Amino acid sequence: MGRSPCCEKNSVKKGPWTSEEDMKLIQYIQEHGACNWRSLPKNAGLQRCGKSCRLRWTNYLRPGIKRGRFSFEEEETIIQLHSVLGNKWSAIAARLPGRTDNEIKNYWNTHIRKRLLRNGIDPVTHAPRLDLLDLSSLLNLPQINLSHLLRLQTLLNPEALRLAASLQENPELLLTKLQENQLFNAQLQNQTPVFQTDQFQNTFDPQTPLCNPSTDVPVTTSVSNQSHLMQGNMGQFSMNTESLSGQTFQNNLTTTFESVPFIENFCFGASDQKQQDLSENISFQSLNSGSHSSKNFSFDSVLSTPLSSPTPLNSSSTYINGNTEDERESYCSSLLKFEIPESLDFDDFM
DNA sequence: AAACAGTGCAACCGCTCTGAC
DNA sequence: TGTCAGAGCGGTTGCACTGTT
Repeated sequence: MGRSPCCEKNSVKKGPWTSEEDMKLIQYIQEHGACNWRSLPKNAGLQRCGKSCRLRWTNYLRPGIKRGRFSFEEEETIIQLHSVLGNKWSAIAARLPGRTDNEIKNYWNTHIRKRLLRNGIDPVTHAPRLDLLDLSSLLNLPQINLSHLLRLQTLLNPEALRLAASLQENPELLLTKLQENQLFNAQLQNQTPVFQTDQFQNTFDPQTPLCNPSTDVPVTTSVSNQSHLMQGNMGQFSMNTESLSGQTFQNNLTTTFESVPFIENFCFGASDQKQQDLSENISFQSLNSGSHSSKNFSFDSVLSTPLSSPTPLNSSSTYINGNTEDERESYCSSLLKFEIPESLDFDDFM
């Protein structure tokens, strides 16, 4: 014996609620309270399903419901709580006064989820995902658009941006330089294999996307390796922060990709010790990094989630409190913002 | 200006879980 | 222990709005 339906399907009205229906529901609940949803529609004179009445009340008519855009604080809270609670929308909503689980769920699916994906962060695990990072859009730019770069620079290593620009303008020259750099590095490290010209062309063809988001299959070997590095248990890794003149393109991309975990940490807050560690390691991204330096640190500490070390909500509230979509999109990584000189010359480093 | 595609959001559906009886 | 109502969730739909062609 199954459960009796909550209402007569053929006698209930569906679709958007009218103001008249809203008034009837509000008036009834104010007089009798929000109880016995099954009998409420009939008693209130509504041709609605009890469940529909309950949802309408809890999601839109209930006093204290906050409408309008989500603030940055709310958005950050949602991301933090989601990293801990998962899709427990009601639990998340309980910590966001005036917001409903349905509203948060919709906002997550339509805004936050897409934004995390664009920033190369898995919305399920909140871990950086190289295969989600849309680097192909950068390398496929028909021409270098500075405003585009200024937006992307919050996420990417400026040195890689300059490389991408040069790759667009003069792939042949870049190839030559990279081969020179490869030889230079091989001499320095006495262990780096020299790659073949055709191999490199295949790998960094500006018309070839670095990763295929639809299949999660990285196109290039080097990116694939980094993808494995970025996902899961990464353990120790070495970061080579040589200046551009003595650095292979692959190393530069490595530096770029490995900067992504910092975003996660800044997004979700970091302990004082982690912040210190980060501040030590973030200097490698300086545009003027001219010295040869190498740092080792653990990805585990960088990627640890609030699960094991709860951090106060809104702990990283130093983002710019703007209102535009672009500002929202970049706020996570705004702490990684680097200045691009107005007189930036992409040919400088060549 | 019109057609079309993309996007955001309110609302719904079907199902599961939980607690009261 | 079984039934029922409420609550919660993931997924989906339909419509209005906006941007693009």
